[in-house]
Amino acid sequence: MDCKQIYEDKMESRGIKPTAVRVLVLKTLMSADNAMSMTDIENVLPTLEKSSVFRALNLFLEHKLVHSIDDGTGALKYAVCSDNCECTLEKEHIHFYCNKCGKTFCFIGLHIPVTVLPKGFVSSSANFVFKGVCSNCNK
Amino acid sequence: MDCKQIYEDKMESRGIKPTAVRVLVLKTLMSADNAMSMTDIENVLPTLEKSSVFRALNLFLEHKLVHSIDDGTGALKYAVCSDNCECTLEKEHIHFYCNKCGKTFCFIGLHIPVTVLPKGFVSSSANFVFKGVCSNCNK
DNA sequence: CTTATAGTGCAACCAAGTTGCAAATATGAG
DNA sequence: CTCATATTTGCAACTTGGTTGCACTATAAG
Repeated sequence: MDCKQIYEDKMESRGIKPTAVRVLVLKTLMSADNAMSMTDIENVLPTLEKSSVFRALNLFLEHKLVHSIDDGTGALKYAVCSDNCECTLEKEHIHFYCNKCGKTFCFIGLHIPVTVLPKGFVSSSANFVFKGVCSNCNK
Repeated sequence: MDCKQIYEDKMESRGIKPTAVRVLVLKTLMSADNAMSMTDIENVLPTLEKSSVFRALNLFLEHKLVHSIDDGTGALKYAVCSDNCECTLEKEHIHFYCNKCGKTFCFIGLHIPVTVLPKGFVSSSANFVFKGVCSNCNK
């Protein structure tokens, strides 16, 4: 069964009104095993308008339901945050972009390492992505 | 004095023929204390064509005379590599993007930390950027 | 039911990056 | 030096990702 309740709950726990478009976008993101770009989502959901997906994703970002990863492909990718994640620097994780299949993965266990920055520099967020070949393409 | 010899030498040591355009682009990059985007360079050198700058930068990249940083602003930034750098993962460094002034800095002393990746994942390069406020904007 | 509010689709737009092509410049053999 | 060849450059056109204004639709409250 295709219980959309869980998507609605997830949104409501973040203070987002679950509309039809948003349920579809969230469902798509949650059913993927890797981060997706706006175009990826549009391809899975061709009935939706680019701008609607865009607005849904930005709303999700603001409410920290998803986080975005800049993997260097030119298109931002999006992945669902873990429950209760507040996207603080300590909670952020490292990502991995596969040069072969083009997929981007969240390494939720690998946090941004604590780093001593030069005097005067204060960081509040990070975008750390390794590039190489993923486990699937290495077979 | 404005000795272009050093730029030519730098290019030749990387096997690049030093043309007028290339000398200008390299000089601009080397005289900045932060990484520059294509648009930044065009603004400093308004006589040059966008595509010429583009091609010079790509040539520099291929020959590892410069490296590029994706700081999440939507425009790639470029910075000159240290001499003899071969841009291997071990030699790459962390970058810092200032949310206030928009500048991106190389932390050449801060290397990509050695990281144990999930089984099967093999990385060959990385793009690590911290975001926050730089020492200059923190005054 | 009526009205205010929020959400959506569409079209137009912008910025960054990229390409094809022709003019200009540099190179090199004779 | 001269001509043929190869390289570089400038220009214009185009692609893609992202973004916005606006009118239409759906929803929610009174």
